Amino acid sequence: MTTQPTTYSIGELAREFDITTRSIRFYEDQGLLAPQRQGQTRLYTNKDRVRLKLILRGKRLGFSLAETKNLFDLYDMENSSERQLRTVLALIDDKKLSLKQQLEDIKVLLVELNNLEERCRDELAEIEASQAANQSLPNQESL
Amino acid sequence: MTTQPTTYSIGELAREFDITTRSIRFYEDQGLLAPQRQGQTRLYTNKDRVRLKLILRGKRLGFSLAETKNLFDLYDMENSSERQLRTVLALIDDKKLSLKQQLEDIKVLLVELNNLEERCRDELAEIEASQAANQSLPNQESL
DNA sequence: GGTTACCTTTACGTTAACGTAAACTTGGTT
DNA sequence: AACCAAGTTTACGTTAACGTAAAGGTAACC
Repeated sequence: MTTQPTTYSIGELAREFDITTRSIRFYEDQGLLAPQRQGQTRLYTNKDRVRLKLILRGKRLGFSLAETKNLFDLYDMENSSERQLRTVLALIDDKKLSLKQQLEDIKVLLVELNNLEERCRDELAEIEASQAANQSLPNQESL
Repeated sequence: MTTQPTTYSIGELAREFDITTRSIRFYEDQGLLAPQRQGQTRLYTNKDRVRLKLILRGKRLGFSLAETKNLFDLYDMENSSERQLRTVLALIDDKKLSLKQQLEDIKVLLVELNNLEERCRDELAEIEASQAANQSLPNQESL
């Protein structure tokens, strides 16, 4: 059982996720990451790596960094008063609603893309059919 | 059967979709809309309205305006050579892949949010339980 | 000891998607 | 005639999310 490395350099993470080191430092700047330091150099743990993965997932879903940070903060919250808990629950409900909307949007778009694809395939088939016809009826004013 | 209006003003659409007229004009500027004119004034048909709706759906999904325009161009394409059709099919496949990724992302996030919600509810229940306990055991060094 | 490969901070530049303000026209209303 | 609401163009401002360049530190390798 090969143990996975416990720490990563910024370059390793950048390569793994195909982003620039600049981006990773920027995420830190915005409070989304907080790696330890080895002197000056940043050292990323597995936890940091997971966070980065989550940031990128957020981006794929059209989240702003601020939104993702919000979700992180929700998740990290331990010290929670009743009032805080209630706001968190409300926020969660909001997110869930908009995510369900996104689910619907995506399903609809997928259907539409499938239709479009079919139309394209039909057109292609027509073109190829007419080409085949041209081959069986050769030299008919072709240049 | 009340017929829906055949044309809309820019203000009507802005109100309906809760965006600014500035945005609508900007979308036109970027080639996503092309309303007719009544003199200077823009006149939007039902088709235009649908387009606007699609633009907003795209935004919800994290699409850039350029991407949405791309999809529009795909859809509008009539005069299609074989080569064009093949590129379109490739693009469609790309989109479908990333949409399926988004679907997965969203499902996972929804599960995580549900977990978080449950944790919150549990904490809330604890708090309320302890409050109830405090009420049945009154004045115990409360200010 | 010089080069190479990464790492660092600082800071100015860039693109997308509008916001905002100015200055003007047009159609209806009092 | 005066006025208001809604439309128009033109143009500069703004924010997010990085890109890019400058100037420098450190560790390994030839």
